[in-house]
Amino acid sequence: MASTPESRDGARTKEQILSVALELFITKGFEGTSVRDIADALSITPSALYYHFKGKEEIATSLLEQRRHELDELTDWIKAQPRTADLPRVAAIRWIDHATPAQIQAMRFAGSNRPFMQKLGEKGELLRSGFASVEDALLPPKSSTIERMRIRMLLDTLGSALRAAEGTDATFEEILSAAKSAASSMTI
Amino acid sequence: MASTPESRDGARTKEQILSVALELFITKGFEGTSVRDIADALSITPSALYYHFKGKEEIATSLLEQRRHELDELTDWIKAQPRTADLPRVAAIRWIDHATPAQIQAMRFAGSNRPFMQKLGEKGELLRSGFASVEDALLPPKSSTIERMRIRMLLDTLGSALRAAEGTDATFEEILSAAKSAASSMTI
DNA sequence: GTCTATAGGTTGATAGAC
DNA sequence: GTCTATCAACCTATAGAC
Repeated sequence: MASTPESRDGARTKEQILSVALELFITKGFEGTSVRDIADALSITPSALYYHFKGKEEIATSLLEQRRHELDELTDWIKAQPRTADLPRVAAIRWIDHATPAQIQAMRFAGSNRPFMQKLGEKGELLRSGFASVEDALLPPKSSTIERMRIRMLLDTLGSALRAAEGTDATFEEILSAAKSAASSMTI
Repeated sequence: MASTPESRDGARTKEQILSVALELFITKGFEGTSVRDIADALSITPSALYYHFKGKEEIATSLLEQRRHELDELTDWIKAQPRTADLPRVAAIRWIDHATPAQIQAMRFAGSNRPFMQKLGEKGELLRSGFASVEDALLPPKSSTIERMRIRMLLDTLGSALRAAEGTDATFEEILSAAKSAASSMTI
């Protein structure tokens, strides 16, 4: 309790803002969520948000940046492995096994905002398109479109399970389990 | 050529409007696409659109309505089958085998606009949430969350292949093939 | 760190002429 | 059917007081 900066009515820290914004971006979409929506949910005014973030887009990119190192870690791990035919599947399962609730929420965000994610991918090398570096690490130099698709589908198994769980009472564990089974069995 | 109503510069028929709107909704998202964007792409003014449609949302729902009967057909087919354990997979493969480019585009739309689709599902029994009726037809009366997820993931295999094909030069056939392989092998 | 006030732009949609 | 003209509502973002 000691170090929590604020405990009053409205939530205030950057983390609290990000948490509320993430929830709204998932349910209403990035474009469908106004800065006012976020501020209202926090019981503050929009202006207060601009003290913490340069703009609405920076809130979203911060959200993604938080998860960036987990993708980097996976990429590094992949690069350290001997390249076997089954490496993509093993990597996908590793990704699922290491998934945290925070990662799950970020994936929900990405899944709910495909046009926005693509726009980000186009204009920023900094962030790249999320899984792009993982994908590249898994792809042999000269790979076919089919091979790329296979890898993407394997990596997206968790995303599929997430979509399948929408509106149900599926637990975190059930989602991971469903994703893992799918990744384990999937062939192209 | 004879019966095409208009061949001048701007596109005009309802179908042409829907086609242009669909493309924009896929790439920029429903909320990220303004009525002006659509009108501009057609070289007409926004007002002209309101002669054909009551509003922006009706353009989107018309798009989905066009594909409604294909889902109804699948639902009917499922109901006419003996209920075997593998029926969900067989239905998913049938769905993939019968997919047309128009259906693919509609699926892209749905995949790019999850928050919008969910909003529609909440407020309209008329249209229901797309695959909901198919899903219900496949589900035994008392089914577990896991069973529901399995069915959704099977039905969403085509959607997964579509996402995996984004930005690649994958052909229509390659996408269907990838989806089919995944549906054929997937277990939960 | 949050507020009030407000700027400047865009949005979805309508009225009415042609 | 499409246009011009226009609207009220909403948007993101800023300036400056507290």
